[in-house]
Amino acid sequence: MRFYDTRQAKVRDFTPLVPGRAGLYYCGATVQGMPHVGHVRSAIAFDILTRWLEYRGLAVTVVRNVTDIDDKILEKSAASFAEGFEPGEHDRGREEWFALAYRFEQEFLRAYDTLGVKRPAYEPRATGHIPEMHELIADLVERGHAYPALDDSGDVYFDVRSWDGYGSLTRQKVDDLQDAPDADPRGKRDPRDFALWKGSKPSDPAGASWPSPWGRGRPGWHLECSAMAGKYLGSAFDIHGGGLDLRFPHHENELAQSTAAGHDFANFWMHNGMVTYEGEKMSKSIGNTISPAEMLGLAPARVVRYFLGQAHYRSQLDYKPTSLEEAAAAVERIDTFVRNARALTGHDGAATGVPGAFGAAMDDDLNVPQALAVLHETVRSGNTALAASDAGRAAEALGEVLAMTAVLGLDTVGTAGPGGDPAAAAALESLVAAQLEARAAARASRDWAAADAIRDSLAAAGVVVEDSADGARWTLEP
RNA sequence: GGUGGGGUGGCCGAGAGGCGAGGCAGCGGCCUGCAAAGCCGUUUACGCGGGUUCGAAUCCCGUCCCCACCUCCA
Repeated sequence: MRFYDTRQAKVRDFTPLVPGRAGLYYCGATVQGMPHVGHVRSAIAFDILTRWLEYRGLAVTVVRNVTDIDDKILEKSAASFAEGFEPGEHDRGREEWFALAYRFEQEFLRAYDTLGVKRPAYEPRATGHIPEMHELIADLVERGHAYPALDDSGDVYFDVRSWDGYGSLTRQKVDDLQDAPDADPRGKRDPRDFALWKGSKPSDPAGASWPSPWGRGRPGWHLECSAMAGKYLGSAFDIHGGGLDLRFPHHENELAQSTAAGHDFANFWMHNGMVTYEGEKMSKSIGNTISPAEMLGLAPARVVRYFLGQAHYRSQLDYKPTSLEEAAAAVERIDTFVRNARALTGHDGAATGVPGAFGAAMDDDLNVPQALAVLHETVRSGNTALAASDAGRAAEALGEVLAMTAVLGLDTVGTAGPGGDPAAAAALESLVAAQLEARAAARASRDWAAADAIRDSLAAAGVVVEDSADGARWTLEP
């Protein structure tokens, strides 16, 4: 397998640090609001990576953080207590910061689950790892790479100029960075120094601070990932992932902290591309956003999953109003084959193995678009076998298709089915079967009007009938 | 100003020196009682200008344009 490593800016061979195992850490969300498609795209990209590593026989430990404390969470909570606050669809009045964070954390989990993102081995929360952060800060102070703020804010900063490797992830020099006009020195030695620990302010809620050797306060954003990745995956681990926009400063800072504290940290850095809306980055200020919930209102979960996973993970993924319809057509083509192959072969089939070309595409930096081409080619040849009533070849293609859809995560994602009630499903099955028998009889006596009337009445009820050489098939209209 | 990634047929989207990936849409055909599904076909697509080469979307030079990050961001 070869993956693109942001740090070395090239595709290189992936060799697990420990044979047979892989540790993957990828950045989850700051749970300060509802998930948006970007979060979900990222999760799907790393879910596909996980599934592929597992398919190749590795035992993968996935850790995805939950940032449950930060400025915005505190601000939103504070605002909810303010005079004249108006609750919205996703905003509640008088909501404590921890309640707000937890509520949105669950919304994220729901979105991930709906779209078939496998749950990580663990999802550590920042607030649960304060002692680990303190240890890391103490190491950095001791090694001369961190210092308490020169004013009495209680902040502790990472000393960017003390670490030669600073900027190595994104190949930038400290002096070339654009000056942030709003940079508030706040007792920093250099404006680029970033907070490892933030001294608590009088305005902060009492519960939002913890004691530390440097005074009461709360974690800086970047520190948690270093602390938690280290705790669960070790001083050195295989892959660190996240969105492209996290490269700088977030991941650059993580890398600096961890390596300056003496850890090897991630062997590979992988970043997924942004989601755009008709060419522009989705952003709340422009108003060109579409939420996962909205997408799920427009198409079944597997169609949304297909859309968000179909492009190469490093490419920008552009959403436009027709995107989901196109994805739906492609998914329908795959599903129709699976359905028809099951009908002809008389059994559900089981995932066998992926075709060699599919594996080669995935091994090459997860080339999903090319892998999808193999999937569709397999579907086509399977359809040809179906048309020839060649059950053997159809079963073979079915096994491959199921293996490929499992890797892409399309296997477990919900489809619109007859519903959860088995008794109702059985009743429907038998009613439709009776209608199809009557129609078959009408067709046998060449009474096309009667046959079409039955088909029309079923269609009106949402039951789509298709004739084939092996008899009529029916499905519920999605 | 710095760093990284791009410009491919009506649309999406791979490829990276030599048989036009794949999907979607359209058109034509086959199959079908009709339909649906499916199958087959659909004849210079590679931002622009030069160059290297027997041969370039792929390499080189120049040029134009787009996006992301440098501030919280998946």
